[in-house]
Amino acid sequence: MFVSLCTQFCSLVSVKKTIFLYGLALAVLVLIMRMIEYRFLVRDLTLEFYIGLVALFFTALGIWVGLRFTRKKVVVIGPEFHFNEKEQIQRSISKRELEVLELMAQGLANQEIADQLFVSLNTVKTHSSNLFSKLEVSRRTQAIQKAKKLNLIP
Amino acid sequence: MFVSLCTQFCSLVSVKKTIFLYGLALAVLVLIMRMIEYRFLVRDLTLEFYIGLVALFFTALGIWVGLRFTRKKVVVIGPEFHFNEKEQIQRSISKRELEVLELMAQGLANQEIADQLFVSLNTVKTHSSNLFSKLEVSRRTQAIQKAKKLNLIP
DNA sequence: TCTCAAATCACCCGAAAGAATGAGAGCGTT
DNA sequence: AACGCTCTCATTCTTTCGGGTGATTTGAGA
Repeated sequence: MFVSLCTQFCSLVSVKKTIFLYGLALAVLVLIMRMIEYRFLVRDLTLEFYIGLVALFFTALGIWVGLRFTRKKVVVIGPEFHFNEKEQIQRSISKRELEVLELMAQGLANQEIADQLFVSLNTVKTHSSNLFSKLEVSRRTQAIQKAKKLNLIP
Repeated sequence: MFVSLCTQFCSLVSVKKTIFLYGLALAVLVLIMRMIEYRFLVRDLTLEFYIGLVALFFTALGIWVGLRFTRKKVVVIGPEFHFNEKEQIQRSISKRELEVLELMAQGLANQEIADQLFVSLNTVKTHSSNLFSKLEVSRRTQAIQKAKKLNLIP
């Protein structure tokens, strides 16, 4: 909350132009009002109309100014990960192979992957070997990079 | 941009109360203006004053409404990374070793690290070896985990 | 000047990774 | 039942990688 207020304050400081334009708009509007007032001589009957008009205009202006100060706060968090199932099917990569791939991407050794999946070390080696040929790579690091490129892992 | 607009629209739909209050405030203000107007009979001389007052009030209202719609957009991104220099000094970890550590955390192999730092593979090995003893670990994966824990790398 | 830490590199060895091959169990489809 | 696919495991062999030790050069500081 405090940080938010500080940010708004900083924005306020750096937008002298906006304040100037705001005052200018106010003056111009008043001028226009006066001109209209003298031209049609309907001052008494439509005072509420004038006031409503001014209110509407300056509400819109206020909303615009308010949005302007906070627009920069809309922050985009990194791109979301969408699994590329098409690529998985095209390369006929099985579920188990994907599991091995994910653990491999976490920097785990084959033995650790084997322990985590409750299978033999040789099984992990077989999976990774098949994975390498399906991804057309030869080493695990290349496999990880290519898998990330193909949106198979985050 | 499109998403932003949609969000604002959704917010608009869900704030009927705000719109109602807005209209109410407008009516009340007009009423007050009229009362003041009839009480002091100074309509002609201070029209600009009235208009300015209305403008100011509704600008403030507009800013408030604008802020209200965007306040929810302030998103907090994950915890920021603050490098733990104290830990680095205590363990007497050199700059070069830190560089190796960062690249190691990116999953790069020793040869790739060597290529990136324009040094020999053996040099990288020496650095990483010293790093391991300073971090009291024996393998690179452990080193990465511990370094993250000690805020030496993001 | 001497000292020490940092950075660099070479050599050696064991562990891990990867390739190639074979094979058996389970499961769904034809 | 026969077939195909996945998952599983084993064995052998080669290559790569990781880690340790020792050594040299350089620059900053006591």
